Amino acid sequence: MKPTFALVDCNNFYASCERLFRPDLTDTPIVVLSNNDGCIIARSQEVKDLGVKMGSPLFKVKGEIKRHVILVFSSNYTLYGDISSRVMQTLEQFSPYVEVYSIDEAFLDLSGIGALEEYGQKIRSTVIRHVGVPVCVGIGPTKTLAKLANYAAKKFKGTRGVVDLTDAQRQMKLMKITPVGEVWGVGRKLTQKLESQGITTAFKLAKMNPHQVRQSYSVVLERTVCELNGESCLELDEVGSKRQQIVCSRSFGEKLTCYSDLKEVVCEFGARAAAKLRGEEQLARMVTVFIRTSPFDKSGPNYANAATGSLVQPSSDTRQILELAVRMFDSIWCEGYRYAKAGIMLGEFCSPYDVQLDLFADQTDSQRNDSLMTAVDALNCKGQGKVWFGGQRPKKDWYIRQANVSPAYTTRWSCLPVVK
DNA sequence: TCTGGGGTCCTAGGACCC
DNA sequence: TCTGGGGTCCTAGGACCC
Repeated sequence: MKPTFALVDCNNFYASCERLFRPDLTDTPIVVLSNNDGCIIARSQEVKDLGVKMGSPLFKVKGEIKRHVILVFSSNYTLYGDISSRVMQTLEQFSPYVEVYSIDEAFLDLSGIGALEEYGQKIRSTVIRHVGVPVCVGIGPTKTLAKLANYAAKKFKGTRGVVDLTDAQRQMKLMKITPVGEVWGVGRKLTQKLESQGITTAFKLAKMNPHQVRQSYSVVLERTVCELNGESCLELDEVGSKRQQIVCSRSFGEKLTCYSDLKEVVCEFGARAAAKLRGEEQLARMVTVFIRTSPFDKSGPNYANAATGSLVQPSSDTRQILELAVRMFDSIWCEGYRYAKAGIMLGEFCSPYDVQLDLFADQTDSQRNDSLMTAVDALNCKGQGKVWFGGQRPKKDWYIRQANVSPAYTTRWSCLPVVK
């Protein structure tokens, strides 16, 4: 049986989340900012129509914000995460196979289902009724075509938010009017290169010879070409597939210059990363620490460095990870810079069930360590910062700017909206 | 004054081996 | 005069995604 994929994507997701408990903002233009209130990472439709670009640094668009009376929100990931899981839960009733692709979109396997457009409309109306977030649905024989269908569903109002692209004629019709840069997997660099070769639309890309594409570009683009022609190369990746890397990093609200400050921040990130790792039920072998000044900071010299180390035994024990992280940090720390960002990466994962045990280690010790970590996680499960390790600095006095953050409406009792 | 964070995959080139 | 060839593994960096 030929596969059928749907891509369900929330419209202006973060902005829609902010509106969910503020019905008074239905027609107000709003933007949501990145961590530290740095860049614009989400815009409501009105703001998109005004031409405010995604990713613009806030200070560069201050004028437009003021002129058009755009309401500004700091990001509230607690809220977005909770709304996201409600959307995903709702989607599960429409397909036995759901791949949560990002916080605001999911692929569904709709193979064998008829009357697809109607089905798509049913998905839309159900999500808006159950969660209150508007979504668009794109349907196609490959993931890339489902993505393309979703693009059309968002762009053309006449589609009422659902496009079924299983028909080859419709595929061609749409691809002829779609700029090549809108194709999933074609980014800025590739767009430039393709356009310089005269490949300006999705249709022209689809008509290229896959073998030549592989030679002049890459196997990735070759796959894209095949997918545009209805040949499914990318499978549905179901929930449960493990991550290969965990990163925890932040820019600081204020530059840090002192060794102990930065070390505490690195430990804080390390502890958070280790907790995430335990949540995944994995062990890590590799730990990388990086620190850097701001590339935009012209007031002094720039410095960026990273160091990677390996644990003797794969572990998810915060203490072992922090011990190595501090060693890595010490090896790259340099006095005299104004640091803007730091982070930690964990990698080379393995399952706790197939670790090679240390011949000389006392196994009762490792069991006790596991219990300790489980206890710490349980104590910290409702938000961070109840229990922490020496070296961490959980009080956040390295300060992240968050001037306009909305309440945690759905995850904190004290923030529950009240109906009068 | 002020420029996000977290992922994946592929490739080229060097080291090393026989 | 004349200096192999082929394979694997690892890493850094680039491109992409949201």
